[in-house]
Amino acid sequence: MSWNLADAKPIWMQLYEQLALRIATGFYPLGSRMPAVRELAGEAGVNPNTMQRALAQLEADGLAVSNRTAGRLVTEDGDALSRLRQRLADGYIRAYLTSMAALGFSRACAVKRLEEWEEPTCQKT
Amino acid sequence: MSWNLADAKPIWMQLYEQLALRIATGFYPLGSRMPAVRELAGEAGVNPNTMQRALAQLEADGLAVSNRTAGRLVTEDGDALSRLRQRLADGYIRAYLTSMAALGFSRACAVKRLEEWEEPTCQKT
Amino acid sequence: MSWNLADAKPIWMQLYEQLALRIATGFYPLGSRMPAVRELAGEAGVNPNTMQRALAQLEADGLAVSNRTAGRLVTEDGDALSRLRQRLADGYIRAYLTSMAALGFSRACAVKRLEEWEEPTCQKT
Amino acid sequence: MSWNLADAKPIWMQLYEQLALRIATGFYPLGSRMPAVRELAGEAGVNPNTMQRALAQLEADGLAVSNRTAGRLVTEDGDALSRLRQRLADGYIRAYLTSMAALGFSRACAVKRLEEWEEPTCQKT
DNA sequence: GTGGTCTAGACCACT
DNA sequence: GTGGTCTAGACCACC
Repeated sequence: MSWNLADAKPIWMQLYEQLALRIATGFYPLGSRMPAVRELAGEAGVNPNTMQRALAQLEADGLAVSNRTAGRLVTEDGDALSRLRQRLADGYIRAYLTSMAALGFSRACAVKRLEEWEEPTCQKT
Repeated sequence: MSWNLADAKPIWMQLYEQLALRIATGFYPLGSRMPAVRELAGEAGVNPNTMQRALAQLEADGLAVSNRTAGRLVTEDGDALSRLRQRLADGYIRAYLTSMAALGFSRACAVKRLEEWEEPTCQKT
Repeated sequence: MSWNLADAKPIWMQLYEQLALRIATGFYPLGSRMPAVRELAGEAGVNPNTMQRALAQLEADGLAVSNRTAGRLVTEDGDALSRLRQRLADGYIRAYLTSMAALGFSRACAVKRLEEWEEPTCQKT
Repeated sequence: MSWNLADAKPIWMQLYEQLALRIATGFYPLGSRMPAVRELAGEAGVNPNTMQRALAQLEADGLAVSNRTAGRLVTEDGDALSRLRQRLADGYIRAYLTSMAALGFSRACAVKRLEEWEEPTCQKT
């Protein structure tokens, strides 16, 4: 067993995930114009090059296209969006099952606890 | 919407979570003797004071007790263990539901996808 | 008709093509260790970051894999090599046909001239 | 093996090739009047002197003649045109064979692949 | 102002 | 010494 301290994920990859999430959730709607690189970088407090690295990955995955001079647009490909959402959901599911398995819960048990789980009411901390 | 870049969680808290997980999973069995502070700190590559802070939190939660002479022992209280496992499982469940909700999946849908999910077979890269 | 003066291809892409060609021709054999980033950059007379950009693309295309600390290896995947050679050959074929078409030669004529072409013997300039 | 980065071809030579191609393809018909130097230079975005150098080479090759009074005319010599087309075609053929040879394809194989090549249909990106 | 590229130089983890 | 990341700052082409 090892000590997973820091995330160790490169910043550009974290930015990429955030951007992908924003597309997946419709915060940046399909076909809409994304903010300028320098603006995004300013918001996130990182160097423009780092943000550009994230956006390049976004483009490599077909989630955005850049018009050299007219800014960058979110893809209009609905299938790409579907695949993205599928990918993210899969990741969440695996993370949940893995964490529960580490606690010794079988998959069936993990499902059962999820079904029976009730939003705690006014619970502190 | 904000940019959650690095976790920014204090290191001692991350260490505390790791230690709690080790107890919850039985890596450190109930009533067993835990490694010395300096040893743990050495493993994790952190300052002994930082590890001490994590262990103090562990004691505050009733998950460990320190005998000045006999080192530090994992609690023998089975209920505390149960509560810990419950707390962790709850956290995982909430994280899962929150993430799926952000993607627009209702709770019922989140449960359904979890049930129907199949481990991908022979996936490359 | 426009003036295609400079190639305008980014340097990193030209480097990528050169590296791919070296792999395709066996100059860097399958599974062999590639020179260090800084060494390649020095040879090519470019900034190490630029060479790294090219190598990252090489890796994204599955033509090389990097062992974080132990250097970078050419892929051992023979299929990837085949696909690369196919891609390059296709490019050459298209370039040839396009050029000949610009001169008014039909495809059949382009093939015919290629078949009948004889290496000039001792021709000057 | 060396790094052929930028073409490094002098600009005037690139301009010369473009002009020759325009004559070879009939874009500037035999015997027709060519645009003025300044106009051509303006189109290409280069210094008139540079364009002049290209045109001088064109004249040296007998592809154009300049009348002090009547501007510059494309040659009326059909043979010169034939030779030009032959030279260009030869260059394309050699380039193709050389490239294929570098990939390890024999000349016979290069011809065969060209014959069997099919325009990819409905290719995306 | 936009995206993109390139350089120079630093830092990190790993071995 | 290795690959990788990050920053800071500059330049270019396009509109």
